[in-house]
Amino acid sequence: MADYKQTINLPKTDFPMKADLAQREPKMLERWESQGTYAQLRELARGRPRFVLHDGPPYANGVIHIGHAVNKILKDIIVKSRGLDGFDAPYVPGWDCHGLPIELAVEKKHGRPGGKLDAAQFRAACRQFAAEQVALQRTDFKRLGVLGDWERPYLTMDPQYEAQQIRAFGRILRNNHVYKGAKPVHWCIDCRSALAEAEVEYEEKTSMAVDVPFVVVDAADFLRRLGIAAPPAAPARVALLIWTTTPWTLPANAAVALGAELDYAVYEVPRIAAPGAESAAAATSPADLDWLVLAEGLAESCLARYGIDPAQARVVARFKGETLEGLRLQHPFHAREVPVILGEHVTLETGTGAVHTAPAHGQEDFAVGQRYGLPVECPVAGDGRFVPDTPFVAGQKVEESVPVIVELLRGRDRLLAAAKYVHSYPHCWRHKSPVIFRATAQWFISMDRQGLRAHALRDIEGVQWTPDWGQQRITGMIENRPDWCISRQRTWGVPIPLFVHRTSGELHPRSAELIDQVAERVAVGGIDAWFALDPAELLGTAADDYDKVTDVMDVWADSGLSFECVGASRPEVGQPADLYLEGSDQHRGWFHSSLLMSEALNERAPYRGVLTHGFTVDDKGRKMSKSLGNVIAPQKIMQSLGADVLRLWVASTDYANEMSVSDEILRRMSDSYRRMRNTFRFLLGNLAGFEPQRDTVPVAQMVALDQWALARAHSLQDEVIAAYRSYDFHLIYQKVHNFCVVDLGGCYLDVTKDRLYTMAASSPARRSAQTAMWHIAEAMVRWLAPVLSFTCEEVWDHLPGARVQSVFHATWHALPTPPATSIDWPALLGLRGDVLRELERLREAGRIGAPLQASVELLCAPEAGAPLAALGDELRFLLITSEARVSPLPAGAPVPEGVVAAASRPGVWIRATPCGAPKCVRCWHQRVDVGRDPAHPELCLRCVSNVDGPGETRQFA
RNA sequence: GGGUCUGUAGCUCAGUUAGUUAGAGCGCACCCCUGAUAAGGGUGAGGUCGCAGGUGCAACUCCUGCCAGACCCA
Repeated sequence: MADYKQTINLPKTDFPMKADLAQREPKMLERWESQGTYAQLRELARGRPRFVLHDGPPYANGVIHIGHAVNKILKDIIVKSRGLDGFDAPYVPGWDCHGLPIELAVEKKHGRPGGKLDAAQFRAACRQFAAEQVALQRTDFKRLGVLGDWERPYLTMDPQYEAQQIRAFGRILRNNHVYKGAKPVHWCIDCRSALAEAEVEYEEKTSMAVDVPFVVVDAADFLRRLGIAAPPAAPARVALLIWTTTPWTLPANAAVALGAELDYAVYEVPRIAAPGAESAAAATSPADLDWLVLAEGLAESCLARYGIDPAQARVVARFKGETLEGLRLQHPFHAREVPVILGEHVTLETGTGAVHTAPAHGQEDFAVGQRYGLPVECPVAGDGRFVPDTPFVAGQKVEESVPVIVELLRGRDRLLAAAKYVHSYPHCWRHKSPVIFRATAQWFISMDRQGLRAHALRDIEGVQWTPDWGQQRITGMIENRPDWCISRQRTWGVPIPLFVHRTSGELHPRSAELIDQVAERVAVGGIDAWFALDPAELLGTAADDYDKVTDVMDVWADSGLSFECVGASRPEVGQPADLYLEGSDQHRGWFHSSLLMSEALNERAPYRGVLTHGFTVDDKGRKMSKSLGNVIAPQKIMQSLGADVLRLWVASTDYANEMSVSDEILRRMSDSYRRMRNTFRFLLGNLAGFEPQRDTVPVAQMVALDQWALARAHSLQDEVIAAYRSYDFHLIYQKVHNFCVVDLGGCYLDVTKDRLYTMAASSPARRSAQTAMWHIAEAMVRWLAPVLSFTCEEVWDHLPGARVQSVFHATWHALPTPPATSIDWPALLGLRGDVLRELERLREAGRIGAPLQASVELLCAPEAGAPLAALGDELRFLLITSEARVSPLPAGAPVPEGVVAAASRPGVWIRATPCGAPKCVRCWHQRVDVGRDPAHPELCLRCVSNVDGPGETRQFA
């Protein structure tokens, strides 16, 4: 047998089938780094329209988890695709470096500031810790394949950033958004300091619970509101009852809260003496009766507590809580009146249904107090003692004051019950001592005094929210949020650089100007420049009259000002940004704080678009948690399947909802990855020996099927580009994968093998196929580069022809547009499917194996066969059968036995049979002309021509 | 408890303004090839569209309730 195999052009490529991503990807990273791929891209893109994705800074603490990976990969996909789309799309990553979690981590190692380390040393330790965390996270982010300015990220602890943040604060102050207020915080008496929520733990505590009547000041008003007539003789007292476990907060009482929709009643009961006091005489006259207001649902248990038989109680009236809003009550021992207010926090779980409200001593009390404009006066100092001018309890510690207050109430006949009560209560996690809520001076950004809320709501509408419900979400939050308390009593943060007059409490008149001077110092020395500052340096002799504020800013102010602080030193990050992209929790976080800051500074939104992604959950839709054991670490994926598979998962998942990951899902992605990789490999293999400069066939001269493939690629490219622009990455995955599987693998590549393998290497029809494949590979490598970055860069290296250094330096491939065709490809491909089904029946019957063992006859009614006839003798190549004949079936003629109607096209019947002709050893077609040429007894005439003659010609397939 | 969302085959996703028997790919099963070979091709089986009501001639598509899940609040 002659060695005809030598004359076959089989695929040949160095592009390996086995991806080996865990090994190969790190090498690619080194290359990107050593070649300066990102920096070169910036050079290349200079002058193009800019697209700024402004990075939301992750918090510099802890190893990255899969949520970080999703976020960075989505950003990278967008930045890369915008680059391919012809934009200058820089990516400057950032980190959020100040704040409590870092302080706590440092405390664990070094103790609290003021202990082994003084505050300045403590801050230095925080700075170092944050830097270490940044370095750690950066390594993992880079490993994901994210292209960006990793050598020059922005850090919120950069002195330049800190200084710019202070300048921005100064402008916000100038714009009159800032005011000094008070707000209750968790306060540890032993620490003499505010505690964050994370520093509080809940433990059992025994408190003294008291029931205290608040007597109605104007009984006539009370009766009128309830619509009841005055009783013949007035009761001794008409009172709302409150129940509290913190009697020491009663001096700060400012209101009594009812539930607007809750049911209350007035109970007429015998006069109740304070427990332990001299027992009153039995009720004999109206003056010996009390009218007590209680929630109906709690009345029974309350009356029992007061030692009253419910049978003795008479309901005088029933009403909803809202009826009494605004009613005046007498404070139990202070000479002041307090109002009845309504609050959503009032429940029927315990107590009386009427809630003692001290805005200085509770967060809910404070919140409801803000709505009613109640004063926030805190009589308790930082040492836990009442301030000197507090009546009755001045100088006492709050715990000491409890028995004093109980006796005070008893003595004034304002006590219905007093009993020990065990409940869960916040404690300092260090001292294990009970904390108190205590209002302290705080700095606020007002939502309304300069229209901040209104401006934000106005500009939200002009932002493009993806998905669109993001707009609803942030709107609701902005509408309802209270003023922003930006001060924190903390060590590791950007200072609020203000001087407050010691006696008047007023800000220094030159505050704005002083802030700029502080900023100059911070730009050089970091935030320590403020803490180390001697006020006299700025204030001169007036320094003695002023206190230097030691609060630092809420970290949401740090990151919320990133558009300003980064933009100041990085001209490539202009504002407003084109896009912010974070998890959906950031509607409350960064999107929110950035919007407010930008409005406070510039009265505009900091972004033109906001994209949010869901959180990662497992395959059952449950959140990832250590206890469920369903956590998937990105590092583990990268070390096994590879970053590109992780990236493919991110791209394939609809990020608008929760994103499910599991081992099975990743296995599926790995399968898809291999399919696309092998498609590339096969294309590359068939491009061996193809030099685009020399061998490209003009599109008009290409074989019709190749034109069809190009047309398919063309329309797909349009869809891919559109999907990148609308951030619909999962559609790109679906479409490109389908293209690889259906159009290429299931049809085009299978059909063209015959031409590529058996025709002369440089024959026009073979070059035509190579031209199409080259264009497809050039286009597809760009479609997928934003997703399969490592793999596509690898493909880039193996593609023939001159090219720029990196696929990321390219823009979309200019695919040639095939001329209009008269060939009805949809009809042909439909019939091809019908034929394939018939071949399968032959195969199942054991009559054929490979399709080339079959012969097909297509019987066509008049006009039905036109699409088939168009290919002439080349139809067999499209069907990959050894023979394909189109026979006319005259109108009205009976359909012969043994043929099957084509499902896709009426008027066509298929007869598929084993082909009896001898097999050509070279092309494997079974042809009657095998052996006609005595020089080549094993070959069909087509092969003879291809091997030893001018070669066959192809027009269609 | 409140706000914003989600729920279509084992998996990932399509399903246009409600309009014939709900689609695709993967996976799976079976078959074939051995000139993409730790590849490739073909055929096929899988869904009461979360559940229950309601409005339409007609509902995966609209309304209500419920269940499950996610994020943010309380």
